[in-house]
Amino acid sequence: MKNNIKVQRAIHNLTQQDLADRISVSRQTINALEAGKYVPSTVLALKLAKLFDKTVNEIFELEAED
Amino acid sequence: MKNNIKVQRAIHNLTQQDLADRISVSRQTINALEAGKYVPSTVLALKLAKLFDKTVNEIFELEAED
DNA sequence: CCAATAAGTAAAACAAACTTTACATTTTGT
DNA sequence: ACAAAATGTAAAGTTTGTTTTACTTATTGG
Repeated sequence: MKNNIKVQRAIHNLTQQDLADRISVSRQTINALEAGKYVPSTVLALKLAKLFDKTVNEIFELEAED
Repeated sequence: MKNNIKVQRAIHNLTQQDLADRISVSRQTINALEAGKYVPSTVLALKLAKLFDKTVNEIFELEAED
């Protein structure tokens, strides 16, 4: 699964720390997410989508290996 | 977080086992999801959405306590 | 150039998702 | 009513998300 969190974050001009604070996770979680190191929970995905005013599907996309 | 998986499943006329097989999880995972016992991964949410031809946001919804 | 801020990374610990097995209860079709 | 299928539930175990701490490497602004 891939995501465009880094782009959304740039559009909204937020640091990883800013974003982490907004959705109540650690900065490392944001960093690891952007690096594609793991798959977040659906609650986290919904929170990110809400903050960015996008649907979850606009931010996250399934890949072949999923 | 709440979801309407049970409704979608009814619309598509699938048993919990059918659905579990389609997205490669155990039947208990489907059962627990419908019962709101836990929050699925975003990959699982995307797979469900794809199967039901809906967006993740149409199936899952944040609640106050999230 | 220097200092501050932001980002990358890693390991240990903890919390939560998910599986497996197993059994009980409910629903459905005949 | 009976049998079969579907659903509910639960406990133990494995895997994976997430936090915390900490240190290093970029990037930015003055």
